[in-house]
Amino acid sequence: MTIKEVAERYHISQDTLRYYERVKMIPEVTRTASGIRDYQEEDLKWVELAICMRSAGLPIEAMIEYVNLFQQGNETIPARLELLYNQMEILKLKKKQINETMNKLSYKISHYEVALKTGKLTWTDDEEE
Amino acid sequence: MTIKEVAERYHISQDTLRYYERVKMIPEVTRTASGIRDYQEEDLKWVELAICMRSAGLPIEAMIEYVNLFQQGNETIPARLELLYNQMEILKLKKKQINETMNKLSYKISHYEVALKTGKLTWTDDEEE
DNA sequence: TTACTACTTGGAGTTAACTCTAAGTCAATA
DNA sequence: TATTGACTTAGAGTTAACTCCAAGTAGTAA
Repeated sequence: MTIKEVAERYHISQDTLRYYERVKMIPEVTRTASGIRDYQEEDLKWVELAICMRSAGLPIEAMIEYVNLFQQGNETIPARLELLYNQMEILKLKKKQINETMNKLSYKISHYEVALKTGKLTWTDDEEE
Repeated sequence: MTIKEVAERYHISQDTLRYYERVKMIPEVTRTASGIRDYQEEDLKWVELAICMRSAGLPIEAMIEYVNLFQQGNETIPARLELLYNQMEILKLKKKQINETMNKLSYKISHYEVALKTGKLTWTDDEEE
């Protein structure tokens, strides 16, 4: 699979794909005899994981570390687990913060909706805007 | 309340507080006669909202637009509602992506945990790493 | 064989969100 | 009165994550 096809498939730019490889966020991609990238199933798995991590807002640095550990073999499994636990914690926190913000925005939305119907703003004393 | 106290209270730098004001992410903060910031309850509400939005990963630009609409008065309530709905949608999507990533990481974690116990990796054919 | 297109690399440029620096003001203490 | 420390501003610098560019090569169509 060419870089163009991969880029289209995952809605990501070719530049970004090359960038991910360059910074070692994914292992080196399989090449043709003349040095052109020819993504195999395994390469695609790494691309998917990278995109998945990034879409959740996890830093590239974490993914680089994970790939690095992976390439050192099975003795690094405990370290990889540790890394995965850490990222899970970060995601839990992110979710919590998103929920809090959603609650805050919902509150504002409901007040504005009432305001639109009644023509009056109805904030309580401790939450004027 | 001085900028120092506000910074300590919200675990945010004084520089960031000044920056938020400079880019108009919050309205101009109340000042003393000699021009020093003296945060009032209402100023703090805006700071809280700004921090809340940012902690959920929403762009500063959205907050700037919201403050801008607010300062134009009640006729902008429909526009503010629209903006809030948009940000809610963005947050829903973020949550979805986080959930997907958490599922993917959980899957890896469980496999690694089994591997640690049994000494063998147990990926199925379609998910080698 | 010439032209065209898609690929390659190294390196420079961009954007968002801070973060820091320098030079200056002001209130309070030694 | 001198100095200390917290504040002020404008503007420069930093970081993460891309994104673009220039110069070169490889494979295919006319």
